[in-house]
Amino acid sequence: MDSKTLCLGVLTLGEASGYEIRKQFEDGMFAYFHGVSLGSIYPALAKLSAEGLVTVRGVQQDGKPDKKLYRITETGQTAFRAALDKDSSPDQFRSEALYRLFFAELLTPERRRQVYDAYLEFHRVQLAEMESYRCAAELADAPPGQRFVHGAGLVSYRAFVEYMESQRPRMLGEEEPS
Amino acid sequence: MDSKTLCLGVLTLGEASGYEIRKQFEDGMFAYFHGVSLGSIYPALAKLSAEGLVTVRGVQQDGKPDKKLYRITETGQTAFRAALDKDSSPDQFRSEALYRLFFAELLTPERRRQVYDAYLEFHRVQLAEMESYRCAAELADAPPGQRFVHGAGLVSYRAFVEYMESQRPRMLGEEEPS
DNA sequence: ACCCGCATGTAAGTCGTTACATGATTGG
DNA sequence: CCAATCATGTAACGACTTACATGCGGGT
Repeated sequence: MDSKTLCLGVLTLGEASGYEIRKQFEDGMFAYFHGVSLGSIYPALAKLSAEGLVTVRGVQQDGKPDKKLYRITETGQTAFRAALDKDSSPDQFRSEALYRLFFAELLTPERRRQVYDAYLEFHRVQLAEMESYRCAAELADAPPGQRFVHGAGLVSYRAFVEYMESQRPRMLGEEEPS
Repeated sequence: MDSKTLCLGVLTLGEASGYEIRKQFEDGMFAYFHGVSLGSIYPALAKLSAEGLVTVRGVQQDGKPDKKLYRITETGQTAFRAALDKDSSPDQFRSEALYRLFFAELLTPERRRQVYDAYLEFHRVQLAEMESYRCAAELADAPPGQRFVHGAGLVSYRAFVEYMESQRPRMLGEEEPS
């Protein structure tokens, strides 16, 4: 899925700047299942604008640099629906941490614990963010599709954190010094 | 993590050809958390060989084309351990299907059902493969690291399949014609 | 002072997938 | 007979990330 479609999707939720779109993929709703950097967003936005799928509007801010707010057009809406209708490429998940833990025996015990706990902590933080009130409040009256995806993230992270907590003694050695 | 390190890791488990290495990332142990194509494997293997991290051995087969079996060297083992010790880049997950389902309301009901069920079925198949006897047998006497990663895949897929089954009526409408 | 956040944009560089090139054998 | 599996290798192509270029304001 190209950056253009990715941006277009975010814009169906409302006007946004390139910088704000990135935040959606960094901390927001989309962070869980996709990532895009500014280096792809700005060119994508320029192309979308040239194609008439979005309109631009300059906004002056005080204390902050000017920004450009992009809004999706009717043509853009139609194009986005068409893009959603196409077949999607399969999910892809890549985890260097899991690759390392696969070979856990080749790591020193200290390093193994370091990697394991850092990875567990990362997932705990992700889970906490998804469970946060802020996030829940935003989703209270969100359409089913958005609630579904959020819920999917929640159950996945929960299952993962629980699993890692249960396997910790087995992976790092029984001893748990107080 | 570059393809070279990825190949080296597979080779710590035993001699293998480029084609066999890909299978590990296609159907085997590594499929769950990483992917590499032949286009990256062969050049990686050539470089590893030039650097002395692996040795090559030509093998004639009857009925099948000749193959080259690569074996990791002592230097290769050391290099791999060093690579494992470096800090890893964060996990990345990208799912076009979840992106589509996020915007489920923009799809027609039939298309929505199609996408949802195809995605659910995909995960059911993945789960079944990981639960299969073949896979379990291979892991029976595998080191803890490998068992951990396999278990992580299992719980994630299970949680996901259960969630999708529970949310199906809500997402596709209550009616369930026999 | 210095770094971070906000804000946009371009260019270079990396890296990986897809396609091409070849070729034998087996099953439908 | 055609497709698929086994098997290796190269080259083109595409897409994204990183770094560069710029600049103000606030917090440490």
